[in-house]
Amino acid sequence: MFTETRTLLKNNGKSVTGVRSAILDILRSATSPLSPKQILSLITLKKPDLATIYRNLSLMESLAIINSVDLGEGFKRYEMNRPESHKHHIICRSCGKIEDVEECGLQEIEKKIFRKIGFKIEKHRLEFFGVCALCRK
Amino acid sequence: MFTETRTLLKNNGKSVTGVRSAILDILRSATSPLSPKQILSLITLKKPDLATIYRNLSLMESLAIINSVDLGEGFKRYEMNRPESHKHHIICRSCGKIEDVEECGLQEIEKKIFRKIGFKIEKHRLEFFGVCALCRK
DNA sequence: CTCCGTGCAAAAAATTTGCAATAAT
DNA sequence: ATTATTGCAAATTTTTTGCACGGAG
Repeated sequence: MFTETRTLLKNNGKSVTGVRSAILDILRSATSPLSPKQILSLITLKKPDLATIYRNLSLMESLAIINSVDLGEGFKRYEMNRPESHKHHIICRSCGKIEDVEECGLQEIEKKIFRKIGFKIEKHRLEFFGVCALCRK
Repeated sequence: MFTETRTLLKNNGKSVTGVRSAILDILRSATSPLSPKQILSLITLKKPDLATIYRNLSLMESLAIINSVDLGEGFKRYEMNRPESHKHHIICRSCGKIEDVEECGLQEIEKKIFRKIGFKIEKHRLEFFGVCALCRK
């Protein structure tokens, strides 16, 4: 289990350290994207330095193991990159709740962009902002 | 001309000051979203304080006169809010060039989200990342 | 005269970096 | 042994805040 991320690290000459495992364990079990600080606070035994968290988040994002998410809060959040379940987020501006959106018909547009201007899209970011059902009442 | 933004400010008890006009003039003529620093550097006569720029950008974003754009650079950019020409951006990870995408078929998805979970979408953010035609060669 | 907007300085928050000590292969 | 990783401290960068002055209505 989880050999995928292990090999992803190894293949790039990176080792599977305690800090990296801890971060990945936390992100794997998270139900919404987490900030570096949140991740740190969830590491209970042998707390690493925040700088180490940042370094590893950058590294693992560049290896496409994780993704960064920007919800316009002034900091970044991170989540596992799961190509098999591509998704986006909806944020309630009233209560801050974050929900997932499983679909996005953006592949069509990306193809169109490529045909039109030759821009090869590698990834996209999409977030929805609004008011959730509960807060609307 | 431009009475729209004037009235938008006035209607909310805000005045059309020199700094606000300067920011809006710059954003209106910009071809891509600008950072607070860039905006400041483009104001030539009587440079305001950066803090004033920040305060006014926040204000005008909250009044939906302008929009913030996050291209994952560690800071925000701003552009005019033009509901009549809804658009998004493509950023080349090689040369940093920013191009516009005029369309996004997201209204369908937004309706679907509303029907499904009652989340009323007010706006969305969408950015594409990839490599432009020139850099691909 | 009162309130809003601004400049200035300082603070706060997020992120990055240098370097020496440590751990991994 | 050699190279990668971490902790720690400090620096950098972005953004926010407090307060007093100045100007518009």
